[in-house]
Parts: sequence; C-alpha cells; structure tokens
Amino acid sequence: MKNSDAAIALSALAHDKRLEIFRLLVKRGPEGYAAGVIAGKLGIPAPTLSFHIKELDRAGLVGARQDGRFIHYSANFVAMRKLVDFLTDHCCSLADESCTTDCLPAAQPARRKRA
Amino acid sequence: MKNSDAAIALSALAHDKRLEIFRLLVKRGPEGYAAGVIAGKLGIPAPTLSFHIKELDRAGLVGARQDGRFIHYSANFVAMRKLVDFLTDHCCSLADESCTTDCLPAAQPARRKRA
DNA sequence: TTCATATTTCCAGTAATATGAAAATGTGAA
DNA sequence: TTCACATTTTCATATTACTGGAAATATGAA
Repeated sequence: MKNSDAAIALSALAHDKRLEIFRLLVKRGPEGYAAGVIAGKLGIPAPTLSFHIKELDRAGLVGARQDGRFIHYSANFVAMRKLVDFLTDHCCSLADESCTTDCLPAAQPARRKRA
Repeated sequence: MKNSDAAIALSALAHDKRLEIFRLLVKRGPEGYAAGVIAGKLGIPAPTLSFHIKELDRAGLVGARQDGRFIHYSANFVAMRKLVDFLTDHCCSLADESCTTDCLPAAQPARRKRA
C-alpha cells in the first residue's frame, strides 16, 4: 500500500459522519445497508450522505451492490485490514532492545457463529 | 473512545506528510526523533513540520520529550492501538452467519529482540 | 553576556473540503 | 406510458486546512 493511498483512506474516515457511516457498515457485515437506510439511521440528508459515501467509495473502503432501486453499501474489510497493517507496519523495526511495545491488539479471528 | 476523538486522530493522520511522520515514529520506537531530524529525513521546512507535529500531538498520537535544545517526538502506541480497535470494533456484530470476515490481521506481538 | 542552534508562532495567500436545496437520473410498479 | 421513489449531480456558499518566509522564543555553549 502506498503512503498516498493510505492518506486518501484516512481522509475518507477523517470526518465525524463518514466515520459513523463506516463503523455502521463494519458492524453490519457483508450485507450492508441501502443508502437511504444509512441516511435515516444517522440523520443525514440524502445529498450529504451521497457526497460522503462517494468519498468512502473513492478511497476503496466501501463497496456498492445495486438491488432494484436500492444501492446497498458495505464495508470493504480487506481494505480496512490493509489500512490497519499500513499504520502499524514495521513497528519498532528501527528501535533497540528498549522497544517492548505491543504493536497490535490481540487478533479477533473470524466470527464462526457457533460452528 | 469517542467517535469524535477517533475522527480527530484520523484527521491528524489524513495528510501525506503527517502520515509519513507518524509511520517514521512508529518504526523508530519509544526513543523517537528530534524535530529537526524528522524535518531533515522527510524534507519538510521547520515551520511546516512544527504545524504538522502539533496536529499529531493534539490528536494524542505522539508524545514529546525535551532534551536540551532538542525535542524528541515519538509515537503513542497506546493511542494507535485504541484507534485501530475503534475502527474494527464490533466487526460484523450485526451480521448473520454469512459473515466470515477476518476483522483483524494476525497480531504482531511485542518484539522481544532475541530475549 | 553574547552567540549559535532548535523549535515554534505569526501571518497572509492559496487551496481544499463541507453543506444542502434544487434539479437530474435511474429503477421498478401500475 | 405515467408515476413514485431512491439516489446522485449540480451549484453557490461557507468553512477549514496547508504552506513557508520572517520573526519570536528557548536552550545550551563560549
């Protein structure tokens, strides 16, 4: 991942409403929500939501799936992980013995809902 | 962590130069670099660097340690982890069986450099 | 003190982003 | 077709952020 691409992704997330949108979609999982549902849940006018969603899309953080008149948006989990990797990459690689920092939290493995 | 605080942290990282600065400090570890060293390594004029470092500081992503005339800046690893946690938190918690997404990469445990 | 260096603050010009009403587009139902 | 609805685009305005020269501040050396 390039520094400039990561900065674009971070810019996309660096906004209260867009961050709320993204986290809502992360919680939701692959199914996603229709644009109007997101707008309703977060109290955002449609044009404003569209503007923000486009930012997230441009950064590759969400995917879109058309379903009749609805467009369902969902989080791009691979992109999310790449971004997290980029931020934490090579943690302490230039440090000496003194670096005892845990560079990532304990992994949350895939959810295998009761089998 | 509050949504607004995370957005502030993401805003701080959402800039090419600041992202370079932060990643340099993440690699460097707790010792950090003096402001002038960062400016030199990344080719940033001192006032511009100071402006950007202040942004990172305001977001709590870096710490400062005065050493004579030098000020050493280092990454705040706890803040970094909190931010990553926030982004990935409750991943797929609203999803059904279909959610087989790995929500975080394999953990990189603390570096214990050959004991 | 006086000087040199490290860093920050001030400032003004420039650029980028956010907002939402109104209009346009796309899609399926009647 | 015609209609109703979902979503996006356009557009004008408002707000915020970026940049780096010049000046100010802080610290230690001579």
